[in-house]
Amino acid sequence: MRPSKARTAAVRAFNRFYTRRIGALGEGHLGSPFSLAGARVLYELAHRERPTASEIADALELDRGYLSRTLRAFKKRGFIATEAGEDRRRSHLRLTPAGKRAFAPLDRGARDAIITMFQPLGETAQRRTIAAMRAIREAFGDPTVVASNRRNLFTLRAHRPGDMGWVIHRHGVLYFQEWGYDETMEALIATIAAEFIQNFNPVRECCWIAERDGEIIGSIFVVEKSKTVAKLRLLLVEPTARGLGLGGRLVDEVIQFSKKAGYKKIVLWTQSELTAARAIYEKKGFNCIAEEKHHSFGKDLVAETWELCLT
Amino acid sequence: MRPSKARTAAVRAFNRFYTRRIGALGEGHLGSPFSLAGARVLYELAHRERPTASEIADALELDRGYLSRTLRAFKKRGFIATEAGEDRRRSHLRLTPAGKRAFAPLDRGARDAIITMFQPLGETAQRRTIAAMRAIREAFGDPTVVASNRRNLFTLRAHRPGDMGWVIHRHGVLYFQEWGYDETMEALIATIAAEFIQNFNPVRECCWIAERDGEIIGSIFVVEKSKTVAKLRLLLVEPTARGLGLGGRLVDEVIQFSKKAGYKKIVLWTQSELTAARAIYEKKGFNCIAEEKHHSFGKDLVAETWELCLT
DNA sequence: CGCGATAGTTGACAAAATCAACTATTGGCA
DNA sequence: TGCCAATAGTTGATTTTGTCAACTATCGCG
Repeated sequence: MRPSKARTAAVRAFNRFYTRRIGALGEGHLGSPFSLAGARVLYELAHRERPTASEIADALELDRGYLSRTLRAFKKRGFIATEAGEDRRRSHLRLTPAGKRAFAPLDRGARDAIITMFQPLGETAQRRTIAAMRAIREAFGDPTVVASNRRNLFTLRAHRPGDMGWVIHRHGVLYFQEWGYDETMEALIATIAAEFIQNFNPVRECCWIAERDGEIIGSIFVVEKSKTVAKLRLLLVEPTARGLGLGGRLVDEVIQFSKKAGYKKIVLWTQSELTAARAIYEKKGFNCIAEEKHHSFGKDLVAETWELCLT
Repeated sequence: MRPSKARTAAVRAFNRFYTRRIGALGEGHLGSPFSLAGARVLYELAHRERPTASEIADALELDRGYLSRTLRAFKKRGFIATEAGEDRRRSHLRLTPAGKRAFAPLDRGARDAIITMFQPLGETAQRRTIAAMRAIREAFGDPTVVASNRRNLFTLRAHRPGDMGWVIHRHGVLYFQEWGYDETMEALIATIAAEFIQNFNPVRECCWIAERDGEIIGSIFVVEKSKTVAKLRLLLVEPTARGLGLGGRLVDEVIQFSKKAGYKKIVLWTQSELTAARAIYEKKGFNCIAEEKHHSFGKDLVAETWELCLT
C-alpha cells in the first residue's frame, strides 16, 4: 500500500532524527582509536563464528578492498588471527585475546551510550520505546526479528516479585481495551493472584511468565483445585506476541506439569466471547462441559467451564 | 532508570538494523551527483527560511570549514545565492531556482525510497510503524520538550482499569528492590487493591494516580475504616519522581478528601524502616500511636500505626 | 577605543571510501 | 583432463570526506 504524504513525511522526519541520534552515540567508538567502520567490523568479528572476510563485507555492506585493508591493520596489531579453511581462497577470522581486549571498551562504550540515552526514561517510556523499536524492525522484516518470531524465541520462567502486579495490570488494561470489561475484572484477577502467592505450593502449583527481549509477553498459572483436579488460570498473551504459538505453548506447559504432579484432570473457567483462548483450549483437547449466563465486569457474559482428562 | 541488559541489547540491535536501513535508502542521494553530506545540506537549505551557514552547521553537526567548502561549491554551480544581513559577518543563504531544480530529484528520490520501503506494508503495519517512530522520537524528545515536561511536574487523576495492577506491580518490584520484601508483600497489596475495587464507595473512598508524561509515577488510596475513621493506604512514589513533593501532595489530597467526607480521623499502617514515608506523615501532622514487631514478607519488621485527628 | 566573541574562510592534512586491476583458488562442464 | 567463468581476497591509485588550526572581518560591550 502506498503510504500517504503525511506518512512519508513522518518517516523522513524520523530518519533525520535517528541519523543524528546514531551519529551522536556513534556506536561507542568515540574516544576509542577505532573508526566507525573499524568498530563495526570488530563488532561483527566478536559476534560471529569464524567469519570470512566476505561474510563481514556483506553484512556491513563494506567495500571488500577497504575491508581487506582494515583487516590487515587489525592483523598487524595482533587483534585477529586467520585460519585457512577447506576452500583455500578464503580464510576464517577470529579475534585473538588481544582483539577481545581491544573490543571490550568499545563494546562497553556502546552500551554506556545507550544507557545514557535511556537513563532519563521511566519504566513505561523504556518499555514503550523497546516495543516501538521492535515494531519497526518487524515491519521492515528485519530477518533476525522475523526469525526469532518464527523460532518462537521467547523464554519461560517462574514468577518473581513484581510479576503478579504485572499480570493483573495487563489483564486489566487488555480486557478493558479489547472487550470493555470494567475494573471489577481487574479486582478478580488481583484476588486470584494474591491467593496464588499466599497458598503457593510449588509441588502442586506453578506459574510461567513468558519473556521476549526482557519484556513480559504472556503468563499462565496452574493451581490445585483438589487432590485430583488442577485448575488452569490467567492465560494471557500480549497483542504484540500473538501468532507465535505462545498461548499453545503455555497451555502445553500446564498440561505437562499437571501430569507430572499426578492430577487426573485440568479444569478452567473462561468466557464464551474469548474466542482466541477457546481455540487454544479446544486444540489442546479441552472440552466445554458447562455454560452459565452471568452479569459481571459490567457486561452480560456467558461463562464456560472446560476440562481435560489426563488419563 | 537504568535499562536492563536485555533492553540495551535490544536497542543496539535496533541501532544496527536502522543504520543499515538508513544507509540503504541513503536519503535518496544515490544516483544523484550529491554526496550524503551535500544532500543533507541541500535539504536544510530547502526547508529553512534564509538560514545562515552556522545554522546549518549546527543542525547537521558539520564542521564549519567543511560546510564552507560545500557551500562554495554550490555557489559556484549557481545553486545558492547569498544575501548580506544586518550582521555583516553572516550571510543568509537561499536556494536559487536552479538550486531548487537540482534538489527536486533528490527530494523525490528520498520520498521514493521511503515509499518503496513502506509499499509492502499493509494499513495496520504502516500505522503501527508510524506510531512506533513517533513513540521513539517522543521518548528521546528535544531537551526543550523534556524540560517543559519537567516544569509541568505531574497530574493527579482517578483510577482506571489497569491502574490496580500497576500499583501492585510497582509495589512488588520496588519493595523487593529497595527493602528485600518477598512476594507475599505483593500478594497483600493485591488483596488490598482487589478489596478497594470490590467495595468501592466513591463518596467515602478515593484513589489518586499521579502521572507525568502519561506515565504513572505515584499513587495513594483512602478507604473507609469506620463511620468516623478513614484509612490511608498504598502511598507510592516512583524513584524517578522523588523530590518533587509528590508524596506530600498525595497525602494532602487524602487529608482534604477525608475532611470533606466527614471523617474525624485518618489512620495508616506502615513499617518503621520506611523512613521517607514516615517523614511525610510526620510533616503532615500524623502521630505514631502504636508499634508492633512482626515477621512478614520474609523479614523481621516493626509495624507502626499512625493517626491524624481532623478536628 | 579596545578586547573577547562570533561568522565564516582557507590551507594543510588525515582518514575513509571507491574503483579497477590483479592473484590465487574453486567448481562446473565439455 | 583441461578450460573458463566465478569467487575470495589483495593492492595501487585516486577521490571524497572530515578535521584542525590559523586567519580575516565583524560585532557587542564595558
